[in-house]
Amino acid sequence: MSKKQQILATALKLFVTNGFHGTATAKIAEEAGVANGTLFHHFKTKEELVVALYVSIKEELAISMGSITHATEFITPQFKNVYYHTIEWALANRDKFYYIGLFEMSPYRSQVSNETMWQQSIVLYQLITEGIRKKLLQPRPIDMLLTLYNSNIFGIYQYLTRGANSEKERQAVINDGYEMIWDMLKFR
Amino acid sequence: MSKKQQILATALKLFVTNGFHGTATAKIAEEAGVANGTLFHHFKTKEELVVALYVSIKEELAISMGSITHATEFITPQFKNVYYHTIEWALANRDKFYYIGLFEMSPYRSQVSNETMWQQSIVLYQLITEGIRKKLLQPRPIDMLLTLYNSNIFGIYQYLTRGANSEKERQAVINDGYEMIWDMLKFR
Amino acid sequence: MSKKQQILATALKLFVTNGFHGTATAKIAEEAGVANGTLFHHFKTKEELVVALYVSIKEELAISMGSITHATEFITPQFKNVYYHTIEWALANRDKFYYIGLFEMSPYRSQVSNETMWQQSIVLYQLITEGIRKKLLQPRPIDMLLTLYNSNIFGIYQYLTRGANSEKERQAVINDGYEMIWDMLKFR
Amino acid sequence: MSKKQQILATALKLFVTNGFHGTATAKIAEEAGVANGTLFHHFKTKEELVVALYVSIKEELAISMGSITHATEFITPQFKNVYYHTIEWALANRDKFYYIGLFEMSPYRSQVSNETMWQQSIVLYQLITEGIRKKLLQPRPIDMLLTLYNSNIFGIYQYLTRGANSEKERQAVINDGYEMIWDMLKFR
DNA sequence: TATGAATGAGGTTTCATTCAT
DNA sequence: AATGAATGAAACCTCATTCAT
Repeated sequence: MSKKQQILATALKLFVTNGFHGTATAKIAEEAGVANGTLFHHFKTKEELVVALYVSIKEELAISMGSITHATEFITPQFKNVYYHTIEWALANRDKFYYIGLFEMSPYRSQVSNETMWQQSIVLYQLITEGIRKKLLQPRPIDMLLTLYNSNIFGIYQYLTRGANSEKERQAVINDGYEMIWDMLKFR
Repeated sequence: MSKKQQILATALKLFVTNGFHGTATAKIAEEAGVANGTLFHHFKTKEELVVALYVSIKEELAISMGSITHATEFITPQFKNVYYHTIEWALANRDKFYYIGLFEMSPYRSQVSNETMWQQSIVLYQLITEGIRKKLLQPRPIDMLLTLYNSNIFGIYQYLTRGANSEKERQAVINDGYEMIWDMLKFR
Repeated sequence: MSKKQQILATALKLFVTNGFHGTATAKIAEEAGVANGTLFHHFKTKEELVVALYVSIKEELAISMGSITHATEFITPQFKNVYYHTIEWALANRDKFYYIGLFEMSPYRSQVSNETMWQQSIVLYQLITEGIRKKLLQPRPIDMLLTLYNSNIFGIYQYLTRGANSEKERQAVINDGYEMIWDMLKFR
Repeated sequence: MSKKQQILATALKLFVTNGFHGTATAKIAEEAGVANGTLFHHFKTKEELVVALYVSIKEELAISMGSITHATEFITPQFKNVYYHTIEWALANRDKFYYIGLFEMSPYRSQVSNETMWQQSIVLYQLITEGIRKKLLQPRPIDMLLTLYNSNIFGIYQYLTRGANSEKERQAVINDGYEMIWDMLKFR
């Protein structure tokens, strides 16, 4: 792992634990095992680091989401697939998923283009569009559906990580969550 | 408006705009038109200010929510009522509503009791419990329903405040939002 | 002496000795016997301190120059008077006089209005104008005369402070200097 | 232009614009289009660069000055010649001329021998000495005359570069300047 | 000769907080 | 209750310099 990546990894851990303000750049450098100046060699400012970290996580998520699109006809199982994949990614990458929320609630949010912000949703965007066209989903503004889908994912994630559940409970919650989202979106 | 209230009002505006870290106590005092020391005369620490602001907003919201509970029998219209009331409050008090989310995402979160955090939800809690018992809502863990309900409200709020809509569009979104939440929760 | 004045006095001493760059704000605070933050309480930035110091010195010099104008008719002795007063002020306030040169050679120069820069020259400006009108001085652009007058004063000052002369030698140099300047300017 | 020369040229431009402190070595390297390390490959330290630049400019000036000394008998036209040549060089090489002043006001000054500092003045030194001997110039300490001559040249330079004059005005100022200097120095 | 990542000491500035008035 | 000068720890960032390639 390059020093730059070490810095990003350490920053993620510390930002998630202590918040942006609670994390001094010196602390990041120290825990990453690099000199203070090295951090600023790679990222001109703390803000640049914060944003770069966000962008890199979004890219990673987008790639992960992209990896499940084996083009299809029926959207329903595909949609379910996307849902499960997202939740699983969130659970397997809790810090990263939490960081996304942290960042998007912060004033840094405005530093990033909408494109970056929505890039992992392309798959979903296409599915939902197709779903509406086929009258499998309700005919509502696509952005609204996406926004609500995302808040729900975040809600389920929160509920999952608050209570420390067994694997079985976890699966139950995930399944329940899917049904609720599906009930919310499906055409009737 | 007393100096203390001026401080709270200014703090709200600045915290929402620039985040907790981005807002120096000196800036709050200055914009509130009081001396630096005055702020600390009313709030022993910055943290105390942050928390007091949260608590006061929550109380205000709780009172507002409480004002619509004329004891209930039928839950459905009541539930709808609560939803509309919440969204309207959020739109009429954007900064305050956003501040709630900001605070709850922040490390300050742990400074506040669960009771305070959920106090405005009592009505909702009772309604949902009753709704499940009466088989009007789906039988799922009450906390899960509450969490998802809240994320959805926040999602709708976000969608509403992002696009600058006309009053008519706004009403449409609010109505759509209700239907979606209701579809998600209702017994079938 | 107020803390603010202590800071200014210490800054003068250190800037003259070590240059702007060679003087850390922390060093100024320390030698002035105040806390680091106190310096920044009074001067928002180091640059503001540098400029404020310049302005205060210029004001002091302007006041000192103003104090010798007992309005007169004959300009020649008056002019001589101004010359001697300036040189004496420079020798009695070496740090301050040197600081003026330091500042005006530095990039900070552009932070200050022309008015501030020339304020101590009002007396001189009037005298020279009058001198030209009366055909006692050569008819050249007033700004040019002022500029050359000033560079000469600075040259004489440099020559005086380079060699460590006796009081007698010093007087001789000062007298010589006057004659040279007078020869340069006088109508013929 | 070799990389070394590119570095010197860029350093000159930046030092003159932003001062020594305001100019980071990294900035110089960047603007010169070379790598950071390359600068230090050619100049062991920043100070070495600053001094080397000064020395090279002084050499250039000395050579330029030397080019007009075809052994002399009459000093007056020769003297005038030297004056015009200096002013013209200063105007044709503003950054370089300004840099000389900058350097000599700075703490780096002490890094350089008197010989280097006065090398371009040899011609002048000889002329003035001769002029005094022949009773064409006033009998004053040679160093004093040199110092005042130099401050005057600098004064004229400043006056010329401040106002943006036409070529005709510029010539007038240069001529006036010569007369003033000559009036100041000539035996009477 | 040329590069540019890496360094870490040290600089400027911020800021929550205190306290005498 | 209200003030604002004073504090000093700690934050962010700069920068001359080194060194392996």
